[in-house]
Formats: sequence, structure tokens, C-alpha cells
Amino acid sequence: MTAPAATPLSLRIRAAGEVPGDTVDSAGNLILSTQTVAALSAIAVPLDVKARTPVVRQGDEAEFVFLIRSGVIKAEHQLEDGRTQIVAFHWPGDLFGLADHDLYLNSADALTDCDLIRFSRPALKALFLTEPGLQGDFLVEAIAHLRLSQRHLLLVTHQRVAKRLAGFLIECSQKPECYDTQTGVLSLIMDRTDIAAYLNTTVESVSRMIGALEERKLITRVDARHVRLDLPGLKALLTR
Amino acid sequence: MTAPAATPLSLRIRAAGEVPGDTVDSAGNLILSTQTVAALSAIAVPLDVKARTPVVRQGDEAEFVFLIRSGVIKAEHQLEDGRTQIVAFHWPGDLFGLADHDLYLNSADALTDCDLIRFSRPALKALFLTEPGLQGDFLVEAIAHLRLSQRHLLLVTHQRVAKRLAGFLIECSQKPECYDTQTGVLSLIMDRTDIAAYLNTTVESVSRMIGALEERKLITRVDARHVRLDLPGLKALLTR
DNA sequence: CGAACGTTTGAAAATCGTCAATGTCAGTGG
DNA sequence: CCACTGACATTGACGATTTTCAAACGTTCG
Repeated sequence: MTAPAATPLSLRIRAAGEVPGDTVDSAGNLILSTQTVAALSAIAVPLDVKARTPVVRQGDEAEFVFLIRSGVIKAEHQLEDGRTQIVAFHWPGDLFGLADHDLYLNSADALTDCDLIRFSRPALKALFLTEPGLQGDFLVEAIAHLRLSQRHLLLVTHQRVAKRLAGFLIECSQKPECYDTQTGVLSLIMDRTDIAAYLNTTVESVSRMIGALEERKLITRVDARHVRLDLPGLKALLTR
Repeated sequence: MTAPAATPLSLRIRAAGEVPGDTVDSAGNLILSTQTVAALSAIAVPLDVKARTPVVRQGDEAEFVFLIRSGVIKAEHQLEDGRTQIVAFHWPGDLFGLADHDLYLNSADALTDCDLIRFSRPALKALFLTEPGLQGDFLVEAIAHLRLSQRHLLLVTHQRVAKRLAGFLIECSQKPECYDTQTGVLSLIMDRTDIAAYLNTTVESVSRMIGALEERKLITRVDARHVRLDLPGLKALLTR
């Protein structure tokens, strides 16, 4: 679960979604020049957080940007009306810490033990002046996030909870961290409440829908946190 | 059919949302250096489109990025299952033309007559090499769009259509292009179908909800496309 | 063991989508 | 000038999915 880190700091910035050829490696990570990595490393501070602990609070002064080396982070936004919407799950290689007016826009909590790296925003800004190439990398990242965000929107706007859930399971199955391609078993890192908050529904509906999908033989429950997926079946459900 | 262009090209790039002081002017537009504007102008091509005409099609090769000088654009995404979700309305100063794998991710249609400027993507990329500052401006823009996108998500995930509609009206009231602060009258430039597609509901529900809001005296219909808003009341509804 | 938490299940109410019909308005052509 | 047409908007009735409220069930952990 922890990064091997052959070099003192291996910075894997995942370009969520896909980008044209020459900016990412085979694993979908940005290719950073040696000097860029060196410059970034100089201002990088490793930070380990345990599962179920907050990393940043919505509304706090945004001092840092975070990069995930291992673990999963949930980003949630509290509305004025008391609702809490999960805006994204962040995976290894993701950057997080979106800010507006120098305040964090969302709260971020560790779902699992996490191995993070944090960069001071001012220091990053300064780096941009001396390392122009770095800006481009962050631009690619920002646009990738934009696509991800849109994908989440499209997921959440499916009218039937069944479709939203199917889409969510498919999404998770694309994360090597929690899907075993061999057995077809998906490990759910988050609890029902989090799934509900991400899919914009209720715990009860999530629970019922899991049951419904199981009856339709699209998934098989191993236990509450482990399900075997019929990916083709789920994808068919989604496009129907 | 051609741009009026008082100056050869006045490039207003709106930093959607808000950004810290020194990168935007009082109107919320990015401050571009003279040489940046000159460089951009060199590759800028004015383009005028009439209301209700397509600008780009989802899936087409993404050759350009567009900047809106005047008019309103709707960006919509066709799902495999036939659903069409409006992903954003773009206003003057906005950039649009999000791409993935060099293909447009969404279709864009002009809602009103539009005065656009288009930049060739390869030319832009080339510019980034010679004008490092420009990349930063686009980074700011991308992040601003990210915030906007999240706001749309939060809007759409309100459970009650009433709340979504209220949020939408408030959002529109922040566009000087369609809200008259003096009279409090909002001009809806999009039809009910588009509003429904943006709010993830149906034409009928939108229509009914407008009626419901009117009964609750939160809005007054002048005609189908013009409503007087009780902004405080609408905001109260949203946070309840 | 018991408490706390997460998950599941049940039953009832409510919102919303669907289908269908009607209404309104602008533009067209006789 | 008026009927006609088509696009858009509204209204009604119905059914269905989903939320809500409650309670039971299982696990984990002190």
C-alpha cells in the first residue's frame, strides 16, 4: 500500500482521463523533466495521514496543494442547507486542494491511510516563474480534472439510481487499487453513506440497489465491502 | 457577419469565479500583457455565428479553442443512452472547446447571435513555448472552469427541482447580459427544454415549478421569457 | 458483553417523470 | 384580415421510483 519510492521523491502526477501521446507515460502519468522533479522535490513535504482523518477543511486558508502517492481521499462540499455532497474521490497520482479566493472550496478526508506530499502554494507559484514547463504540467492536470468533474456530473444526472450505481462500480473497477482483474472482485473502500453522497442519493437506496443488481446477476456480493462484477452486464445497463 | 473590432482584437478572458487580486481586472477578466495580446491576436480568427446554429460537434476533431466576445453558447453532451445533458452555458469572456484525445468532448451551439474568436490548438500550443506567461493565464482559466463545473454539480444535485430552479435563476441573475438590476427582471435566453436539460429534469417540471415559485411570490412572470425575481426570497429557498 | 456503527429491510408518503391534451404566440400564405 | 401552421409553454392525470421514517440485524471494538 505504500509507494516504493526508489528516488527520494517519486512524483507521479496522474493525468486523469487521457491526453495526447507525448505528455504522459504508459501508466498515464505526466512526464516530468529531471529538473522539474528536482525543483518540485525541493518544496515538497511528505505527509502521512491515517484513515478517517481530515486533511483540509472547507473554508480554511488554502496554504497547500496535495499530491497523493498512495491511498484514497474524499473531497466533499458542505452546502449552506446542511447537505454534504461528495465532489470527488481522489486516487494515487491525483492532485487536490482546489481553492477559491485562497480558501479551500472543499473538505478533504482520508478514506484509507494515505501517503501524501504537500506543496506550499506560494512556493509553487514562485516555481512557476523559474520553471515554465511546470505550469504546462499543471495545466494538463487541471484540464484532466475538468473532464473528470464533467464525468461525475454525467454520472450523477442519470435518473435511475441503478444507472448511477452501475456507473460508479464501473468507475471504481478502473482503479487498480481496488479492482482485481483476475477474480473480478471490487473492494469498496468507502461506506454506503459515502457512495450515497457521491451518487446523490440515500444510504437506503444504495443498499436496495445493490440488492437489486445482485438479483439481476450483475453483481455478486462477497461481503458488504466486496462485490464481484459482471462488467459487460453493468455497461449494458448503463447504455440502456 | 464580421467582428466590429474597435481595436483590432480586444480579448476579454473572463476568469470565471474569482481569483486573487493581481491576475484579474475589476470586471473579472484576466490581465493580459500587451505582448501576450499581440501574440494571441496573431493567431486569432474572428467568427460570427447566428442564433441556433452549431459551432462544434461532439466527437469531431478538436481543431480550435473558442473565446466568446458576445453572445451565449450552450455546451451539451450526448450520452450513449440517448440522453442529452447540458454541461454548461458559456458567456462572454468564456473559453470553450474542451477536448479529450483531440476530439471535442461536447457539442456547442449558439443560443444567441455570437461574436466568437477561434484559436487553432496547434498554434496555441506553439505560442505556449514562446509566451510562457500565456500558459499561466490558461491555467487560471482552467481552474476557474473547474470551480464553475463543481458549482453546476452542486446545483444539479439539489434533490428538489424547486431548489435547482431557484439556483439557476440566481445564477442567471449574476449575468449582466440578461439581468436588469434596476427592474429586477431576468431575461431567459434559453427555452424550457434547455433549462430542463441543464437542471437535469423535464420541460414539464420546469414549467410547473415556475408556476409554483410564482404562487409563492418568489418570482413574477412578465411573459414566458421574462421574470421578475425576488432574489432574497430565492436565496432563502435555496438554503432551506 | 454491550455500545456504536454500518448495513439491510419494511412500509408509507411524496416528488417527479411520463403521456396526453390544451393553450399561446409569431409567422405564413391565401 | 383571417385561418393555418408549427414551435413552445402550460396543465392534468397517472404511475413509478425514491425519499423518509422506523426498526432490525450484523460487526467491530472497547
